Amino acid sequence: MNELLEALRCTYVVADWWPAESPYEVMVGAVLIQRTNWQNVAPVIEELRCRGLLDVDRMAITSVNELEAIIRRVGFFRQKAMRIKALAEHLVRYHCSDPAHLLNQELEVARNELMQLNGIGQETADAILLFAGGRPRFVAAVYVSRILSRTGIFVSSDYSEVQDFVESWLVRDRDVYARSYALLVQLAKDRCRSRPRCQGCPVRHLCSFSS
DNA sequence: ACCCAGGTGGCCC
DNA sequence: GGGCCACATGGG
Repeated sequence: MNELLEALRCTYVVADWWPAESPYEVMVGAVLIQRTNWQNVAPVIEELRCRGLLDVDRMAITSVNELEAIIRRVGFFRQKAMRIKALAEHLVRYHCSDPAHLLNQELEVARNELMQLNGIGQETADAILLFAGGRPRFVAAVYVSRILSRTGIFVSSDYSEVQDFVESWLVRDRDVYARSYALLVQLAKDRCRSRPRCQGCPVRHLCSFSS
């Protein structure tokens, strides 16, 4: 595992994995990105920004219909419109419209609260905690478990198990978590998409990708 | 005409 | 408690 991370560190420089100007922007993006790609999400985020909707109070009083129209191109727009609105309403109601007020609570408390919200499961909750809150929670995305299982480093399809495993190998630090996550996902994407790169794969000797 | 993309929730057995 | 399925759009 250390060998894998070491090799990755030497190969990739992942700057700005989650580009955003505010924690709230990360939270909204975390819901919008589900089952889609950043290419679809980025312009939608910009549109929300132009309309002044990357603001908790504004978002909370915007109609679902209007939100649906704006975010349509991210897919799942009806659910996601409801969800980002409900998220905003929750922040207004219980956290003085301040994401930090939610995110800075004790880690498990904040995580459980996030997961109570519709559309926020384990992975999204952890992504929000890490990238919006700067809290030490490793995001055990499918890409990560895929890399670990295909390298034979750790085989499990259970989210918490994979998360615990990776966290046990890393210094409990938000930047370490964020960086390692970005590196692993980047590797997974490279390998899935452009086969030729496999020859120059930094962890070639660790990998046995046959598919 | 497929398949994938930085998931979640609900229903079924 | 694991295994499907809907959710919807854009790009290869």
